[in-house]
This record gives sequence, structure tokens and C-alpha cells, in this order.
Amino acid sequence: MNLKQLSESLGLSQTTVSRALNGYPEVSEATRQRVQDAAHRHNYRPNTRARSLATGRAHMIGHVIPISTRHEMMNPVFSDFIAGAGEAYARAGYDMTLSIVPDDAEDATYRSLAQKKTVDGIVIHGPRANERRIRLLQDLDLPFVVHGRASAEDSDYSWVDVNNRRAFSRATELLLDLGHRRIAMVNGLEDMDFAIRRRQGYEKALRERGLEPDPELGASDEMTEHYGYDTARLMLARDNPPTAFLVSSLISAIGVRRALEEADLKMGRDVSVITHDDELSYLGNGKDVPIFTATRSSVREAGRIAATTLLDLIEDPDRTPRHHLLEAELMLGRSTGPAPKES
Amino acid sequence: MNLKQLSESLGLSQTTVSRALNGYPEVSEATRQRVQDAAHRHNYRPNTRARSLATGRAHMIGHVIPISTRHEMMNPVFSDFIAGAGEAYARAGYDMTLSIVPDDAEDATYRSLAQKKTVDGIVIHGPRANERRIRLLQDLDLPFVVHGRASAEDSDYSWVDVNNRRAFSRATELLLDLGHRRIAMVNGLEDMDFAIRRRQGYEKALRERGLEPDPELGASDEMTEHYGYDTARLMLARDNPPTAFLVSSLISAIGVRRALEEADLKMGRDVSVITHDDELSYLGNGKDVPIFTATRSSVREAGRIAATTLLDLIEDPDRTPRHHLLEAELMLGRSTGPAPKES
DNA sequence: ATGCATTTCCAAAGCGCTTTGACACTTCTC
DNA sequence: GAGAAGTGTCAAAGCGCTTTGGAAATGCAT
Repeated sequence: MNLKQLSESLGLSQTTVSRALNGYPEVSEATRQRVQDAAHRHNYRPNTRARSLATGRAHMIGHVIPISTRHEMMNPVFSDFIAGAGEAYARAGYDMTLSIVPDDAEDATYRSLAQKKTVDGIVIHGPRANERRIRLLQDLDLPFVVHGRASAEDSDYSWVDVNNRRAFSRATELLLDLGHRRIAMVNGLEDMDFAIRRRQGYEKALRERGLEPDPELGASDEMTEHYGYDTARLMLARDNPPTAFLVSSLISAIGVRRALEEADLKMGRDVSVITHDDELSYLGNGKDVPIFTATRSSVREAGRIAATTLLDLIEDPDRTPRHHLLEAELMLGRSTGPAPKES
Repeated sequence: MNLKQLSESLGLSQTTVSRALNGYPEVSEATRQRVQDAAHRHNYRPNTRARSLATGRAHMIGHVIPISTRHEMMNPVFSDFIAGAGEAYARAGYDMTLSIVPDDAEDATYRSLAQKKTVDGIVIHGPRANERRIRLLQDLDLPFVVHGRASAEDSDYSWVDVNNRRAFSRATELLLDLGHRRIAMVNGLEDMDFAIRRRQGYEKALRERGLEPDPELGASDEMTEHYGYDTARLMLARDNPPTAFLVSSLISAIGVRRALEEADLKMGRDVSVITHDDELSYLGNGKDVPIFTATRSSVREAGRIAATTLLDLIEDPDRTPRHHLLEAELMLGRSTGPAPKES
């Protein structure tokens, strides 16, 4: 059933039917009712392709997820972000498309998204410190919001981000207060912007206490379970091992815990661990008392915010860019305790 | 730059330009070259909305992900599935849209997807045993592929699934061979089809050795880390506790391990654990030797297969439904060992 | 030259919707 | 009772592309 058929069946013109359905005032309440009833009865829904051709609006948001060509890694955080964003879109009558893009072939994807006019706006995931996509999208004149930020980019653009620097400096301070001096940093890939900020927070906190970060205690890679395990194992085997680990992801923290257990070290007593927790729906950091002491910030909430920000931007393109800096909560769990006495 | 402008700039008709670009034979090689060069130079890409209005094909696949209203859970498996499917779509020039749908408001979503003509086909995720969506889509006459199966559905439809029954009966047999008699089943939600099949495999293997499944040793819930932990803790605290756990997800298995460690039980010696491993990119079950003995099947590969199956189906709608039953590998890891002697 | 394929190109219709501009018909105002 | 103002409706254009049904131009054999 399309508009034409519907209007014929009602003995009205397409115009009137269209207006009645789209809430224009030029149509009497009586006909509007009649039209809506009929539409409902025939289960009529306008063809999106035709509608967006006519209106110029696709009612569609694109999410572009770079997939690391080196590791073929899907960002685990992404699914919960999407869930949050999806809610917002659904409420506003928008759809969402996903482009999974090998991180070497990006330009083409963005250009094509812009020119094919499939989407009204896009969300950039996983910005690197030196991020070309932002400039590109500005040139293409397509509204966008970044989940994260790009340190090297000095133009103004909309983003939603966690205060990574603050979160990690606070976490480091907590460990320092507990007497830890050898604190390892098990970070994400350090060409990612979030990882750089976390490291900055960590180093700042150390330096403020007169400590110089030890390169031996730094690691950086894709945040898998196995990476956490390997790194912790390696570091613990060296002389003068760390007494605390600061970990960038709950998944890697689980790997760290595995290494500790294998080395017969008790987490929270022999070695302390703090992790960042994105509150992924399936992971969960304990129920009442957190397993890990953690800097916590809901990535799902970030998704919701990013989506509504973008929708606003599309609504009114002249709007100045919006920024949302989410503060992570520091949750005390069982994985932290005073540094063991020197033996 | 649109088709009209491009054709004017070339002094050709829109028809010729369109044909030249879409590889129709009615155009000379010389003009085709000329057109392609110009298109490339001007960075021309056809407007998808217009194109699909004209052709009737959206070049878009919809993925519908039910989100449990009870638990607000995002299926962790989904992101890797999507990654696999995405590859296939990209190769074929298709895009993908995501609908995240509360599991109570499904009918409407499917109806609307079908009628708004936004997609050419859809992938159904997370089928339940008694799945109405399949019948619905058949009625709507929209090509689809199911990731998983629906036991209660007797019509023929295309699906891609792991042989869950076989995987779990083999795993159970292994545990039985190792001398275990009290084997717990930490299953997913048992209104999900995959969970039912896994339980069937488990029970079948037990019965074939003359054992009756003990309801005390069965659990069923959303497969979070915490669920694994809670369940294992509870079961281990009872008298006559299980000596082995069969777990439906690596994430929950990590929870089980946590419970074991807390109870000072050594996994693989005191208590054995087998889990199903979907080979999620960020999780990884160890590198050389698997941490957990596991039934393993790549969900990413399943995504690839589902996508190509669906694309074939769209290409030729008369094709009979295709079925892909993937066999899970049984990987021996360190989490299994002979049942401890009765004390 | 003529006739007939073959090649190369085009004008125009159509996809299903929104939206403009106009028309007919009431109702109100002085 | 004429004109203004308001109400309810419509025909038709247009969004940017594909595709149908020809037409013009070319090549080739007669």
C-alpha cells in the first residue's frame, strides 16, 4: 500500500493524505482522523527512500567503526555505546547504519558516505591523537560527533568524552596514597587518543609526587585479556616488580588478575589493581562491592549523549559545537590495599 | 555534483552517463572511459536514495538485535558477528543498518522495516525456541537469515548455527570420561534456542551413561561474569558439590574461575571447567594452550557466512533456504582434569 | 545509391513521496 | 452584499536516479 493507493481508497488527493499524516495544520481534524484510521488499518508506512529523496533528509545516522587491520579487533566497548545511541535514535525516529572500516581505507568511506547521501550525520569512534577524519568531515560539511577527542586537532567540533586524564590521575593518586611507588600502567594502544590522555594523567600524578615514570612499567597494546595477562606476568617476573597495576580496561584487568593468581599473589593484599570500567552490560564489576577498584563511566550513557547531541546538530546546523566531558567515578573495590612493606 | 550536472559537463545525456558508469554494453569504450574519468575527477557518486528509489533495491541489510528488557543486556557476541558480516557486505557494496529493539515491541519493528523499504533483507539475532519473527518475516516476504535456529518452527528457512547439541554432548562426554559424575550446567537463558540445544546435548550425554541430570546442578540466566561467579559459589557451597562445570560463555566461565579461586580450589585439578568459546576478538582463550578447555566456534565466521547467504538469497529470491551447521572444535586446555577421588 | 543491421546516443517516463501555488468554498466584517 | 480572511482540498512539479522505447548515425553488403 502506497500513498497513491491510500489516497484513492479515501477519495482524497495525495497532498491531503500526506499532510494529514505529517501533522500539517491545513487539514481538518475530521479528515485527519479519517486518514489516520485508514493508514493504520492498511498498515501504511511511507517508503523511506522516496520520502528522503523528497525531503533531503535520510533520517539515518552513520557510525563508523575503524577495525584495526593489525589485530582485526572489534572494540568491545562499541556494542554498549551503540545500545545507548540506538535508544536515542529510536525515540527520534532515526535509523542507524554501521560501517566497519579497515583503518587504512577511511577517507574513501567518509567521502562516499557524504556524497551518496545515505546519512544525515555520523559518529566517529575511536579517534586517534592525530585524527584526520575530523578535518575531512568538516570539509565534507556533514554533521558529526566524536566519541572521544583528538588532541592534535585544534578546530572546534562536537564530542562526548570521559575525563580520562583526571580519572587516571586520581587513580594514580589513590595508589600513591596507599604507599605504592612502583605502579605499572597497562594502557591501550597509544596512538589512540584516550590512551594518551590516560598516560598523561598517570604521569602527572607521579610527577606531582616527585616520581619519574619508569618506562619499564609502561605497556601499550590492544586491550585484550591476554595482553593483561602477558604484561603482568612479564613485569612481575622482573626484579623490582610493580606493587600496583593501573589497567585501561576491565578485560585486561581480568588478565592481570589471572597472572597474579598464577604467581600466587593475592590481589588487594600483595598487589593492587585499578582498572577503568566502561560498565559493559555483560561484564559487570561485581554486584555490591566491586571486584576491582575502578574509575567508572558508562559508555552506554555516552552513546545516548552522543546521539542526542548529533540529532540536535542536525536539527540546527548552525549550532555551535557541543562538548560533554563525563567525569568517571572512582569506585573502591577489593583489589586495592596498602603497599606491602619492603622486605 | 549530480548526474545531471555531470552529463551536462560532458555534453552527454544522463542516460549515457548512467549506462557508462553502470557497465551497460550500449556505450562505446571510448565514451565510457571519458565518462569514468570525469566522474572520478569530480568525485561523483550517485545519490543512494534516488538510486534505490529508481531500482527498488536499497543495497542495505538490516540487523535486528533484541535487547532484553529485563536485563538491558547487549549480546556480547553480537559485535564480532557484525564484524564478520560487515566484511561481506562491504565487498558486495552493501550497507548495514542496526535496529536495537526491546523484545516486547518486535512485530512493529519488522513490519515497519518491511514496509518502509529501507532494507533488502534482514538478519535475525538471538532466536528463541518459540520464535514468531520467522513466520512474520515469511508473511512480509522479506528475505532473511537467522543466526541460530528456532526449534519450534517447522517451516523451512535459512539459518547459520553452531551444532550446539553436539558440542555440549561432546564436552559432557569428555567430563564423564574424566570420571566426573556431578557436572553442573551453567547455561544461558533457557528461552533462547541455543541454550535449549546445549542443555539437550548435556542431558543426552548424561543419560547415555545412565545418569539422570540433577536439577540442582542446572542454572540458567543472562551470561554475565557475575552470573558465573554467583552460580558457582552457590553450587560449591552445597553438600555434594559438582566436580565440573559446563559453561555457556567464556565470560561466565571467568566468573566461575573467580569463584573457584575464592574457594581456594584449583581449576583443572580440584574442579574442571569447560566453556563454549565464540572467539571474540577481545576475549581470547589463551594463546598457545587454551586457558579453558572449550568448544570453539568463531562467531565472526558465522557472521560472514550469514551475510553471504543472505546476499545470495536476495540475488535470487527463488533459491531454496540454505542451512549452515558449524561444528565446534573441542579444544583441550588446562581447566579440565580427572575427577578428584571421593574422599 | 539502397536496404538492413549495428552501434551510439537520447528524451521522457517512472520510482513514491513532499511541497508549492492555486482554487473553491465558508465565514466574517463593515 | 461586497470584500477580506480563513479553511479544506488539489494538480503538478520536483527530488536524482534508472530504464524503456526510439531515433540518429554508422558500417556493410548489395
